[in-house]
Amino acid sequence: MAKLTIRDIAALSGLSKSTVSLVLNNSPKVDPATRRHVLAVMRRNRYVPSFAATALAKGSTRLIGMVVPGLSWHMVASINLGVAAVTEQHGFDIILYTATNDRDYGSLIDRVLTSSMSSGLLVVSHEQPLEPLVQLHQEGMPVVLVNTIDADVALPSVTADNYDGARTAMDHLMQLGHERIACVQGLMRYRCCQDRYRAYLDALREAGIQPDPELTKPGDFVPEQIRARSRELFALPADQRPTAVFAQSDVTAYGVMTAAAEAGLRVPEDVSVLGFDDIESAAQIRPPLTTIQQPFVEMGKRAAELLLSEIGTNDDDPGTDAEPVGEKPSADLPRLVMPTSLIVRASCGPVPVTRSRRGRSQTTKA
Amino acid sequence: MAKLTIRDIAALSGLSKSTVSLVLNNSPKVDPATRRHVLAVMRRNRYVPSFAATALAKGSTRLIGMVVPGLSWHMVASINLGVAAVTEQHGFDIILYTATNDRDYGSLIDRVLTSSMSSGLLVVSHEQPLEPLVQLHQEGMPVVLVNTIDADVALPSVTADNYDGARTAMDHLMQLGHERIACVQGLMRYRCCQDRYRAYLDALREAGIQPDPELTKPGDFVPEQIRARSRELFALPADQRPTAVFAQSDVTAYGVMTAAAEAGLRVPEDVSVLGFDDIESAAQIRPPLTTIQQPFVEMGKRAAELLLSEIGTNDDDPGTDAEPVGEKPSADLPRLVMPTSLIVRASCGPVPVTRSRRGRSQTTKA
DNA sequence: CTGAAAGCGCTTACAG
DNA sequence: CTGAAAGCGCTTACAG
Repeated sequence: MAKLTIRDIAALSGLSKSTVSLVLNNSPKVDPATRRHVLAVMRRNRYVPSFAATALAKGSTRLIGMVVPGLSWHMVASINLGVAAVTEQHGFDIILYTATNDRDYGSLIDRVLTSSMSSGLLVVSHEQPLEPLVQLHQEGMPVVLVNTIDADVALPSVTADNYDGARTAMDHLMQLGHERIACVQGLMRYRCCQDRYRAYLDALREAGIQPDPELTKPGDFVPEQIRARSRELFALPADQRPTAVFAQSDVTAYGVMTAAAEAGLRVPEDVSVLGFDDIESAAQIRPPLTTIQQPFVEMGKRAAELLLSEIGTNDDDPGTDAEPVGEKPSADLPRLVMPTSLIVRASCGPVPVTRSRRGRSQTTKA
Repeated sequence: MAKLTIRDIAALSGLSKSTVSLVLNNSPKVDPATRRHVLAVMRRNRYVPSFAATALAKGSTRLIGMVVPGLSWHMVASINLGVAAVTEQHGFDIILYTATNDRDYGSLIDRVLTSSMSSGLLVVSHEQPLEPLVQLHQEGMPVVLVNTIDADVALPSVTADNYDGARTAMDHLMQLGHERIACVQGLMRYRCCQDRYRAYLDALREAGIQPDPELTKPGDFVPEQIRARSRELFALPADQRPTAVFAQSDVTAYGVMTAAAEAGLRVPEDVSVLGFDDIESAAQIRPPLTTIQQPFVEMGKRAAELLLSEIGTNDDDPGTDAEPVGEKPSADLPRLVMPTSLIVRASCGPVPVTRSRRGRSQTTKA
């Protein structure tokens, strides 16, 4: 019952450790019959090579670190599903770092990365500084950012096309006849929120509509804040009130809907509400939320593939200090931007008839 | 820039590897001044011991495996938060196994466990057979089940008090005057669902109400199914229709609410709906859902503590085959059952007046 | 195609 | 309190 080692397997199969090791590593140099025999012995004895010994000898592990900002987000769960699917396929396991605060994040950088515990790092959007990661990456550690929160960093990344998603959202709303469209923003220090807001503005302008600053409200992803700001929106005189609201996340949309209900407004009859993310409950709430779906699972997959390929190429040791690495022009960095999709459900409808031809104080230019 | 080893640190500080190692392991035998010096050298050079080498030499890792059933569940996210909080405190990291299908689960057993990659295993409710785990545990591998789906297994576990939670839910409903209370069940092969259902039945009976089989509907956690079965409930003649529904999960409750809306019934005016879990969106939907909260984060913490203590005691090697381990009487197994809480929101109200004094075909006994 | 030997970077008795 | 040496379980040239 004591753990078997390669030596035991060697003895049991009447061969040397070397040969057993070659079998373990799928070397073509080993005789097929021998290989089969060894494999059988290993199976019969439920032999599994020591993870630590292999890692030490090979100088690398089949482990990738995944840094996530607390798992309460739908996003993280879905991304992980994608990541797990591909890492598993390649025999890699995931070390999960739930960095809920700055402390763990800081220690992580040293601990994980330098100890060569993981051969690569997947970092899901979080608020900590990325410079240490950039440096690590330049020193040869594979790193991929998923859904990064920051603007451009010199790191490979996979993100959703937030700008295009928001444009699609706005197009949908405008096709329904809406012109007085409000925007309840998320955390504007996040790149994704900036992109979504820029799209909101551009969509309006390109349709010849001058955005009304009063229709932009900061929600900051904080429920109370979202609700309070939405109330302001719905307290506007009837002819200034928005006929539609673009919420920068589904949860934000929930807050908007609550405020609408409190104001005695029906969704979508009196006001349309459109979200972003397509979290699980979006289809469950009343009315089901029309929203922009982010392809999180797919993003996770692509990110894992990217990371694994980086690890692959990095397999042959970079060698001496002599030749400087990390001079990569940032143009070389893979930057995947994944398309989003509009999920039409019931929270958006045509602009109310009584409003469709008048009261557009979101001044029309043309 | 090449990775530093203990040898380098030894050289840099003018000492032997042994002494450096002792410092690394906080041995009291080392001179305080020496220790400070070595520590300084390590810090200055950003030295981090090789994870693999340490693991090999010590024969154990500071890694625990966490097996989860796909991360789309609120539950898993919260449990992980708790687990991460305590493992981190003890310098342990988490290997995440997302077992979405039987295949990965099977290979996992061999791979993870025998390779001594992780020193313990945390298994969050999943559907695969637990026997292999029981065996592993008896062979000395620390294993803790969180929110296990099965009935009693000979493994330490942490679960929520599902029975009591459901009783509390029923009490709340009955205090509001409800007697015709329906139950939309989850997956009845899960222990938690059985417990909740048993509580439903008991609560009714102890109040002298004979449960009406027609008011029990299988939802199986499948949205379509939930909605269809709920529709049947609301299609009953007015005097047989339930005035309240106990849904075995929040998502189930969403389905019930949707069906109610479709049937033109208002929540809670015409029918009360009560859930179980308290997922994030429960507070966001309209009306906010009254539900039973499961203390997932806390459960994660307790489970991690349990596991870590198992690992701790197991630190001294079990030794030879000679003395049989695993004879533990199952009474010894820690089985934590955590209390739930009733979260009162707006989805439950008093029984409709027109119904309160009549139409109780859920026959009263006394 | 197979084996003997050195080495991966630590830890741990054992001396001193 | 510190150092020399063996060992953890693999892998990897190098011979043969």
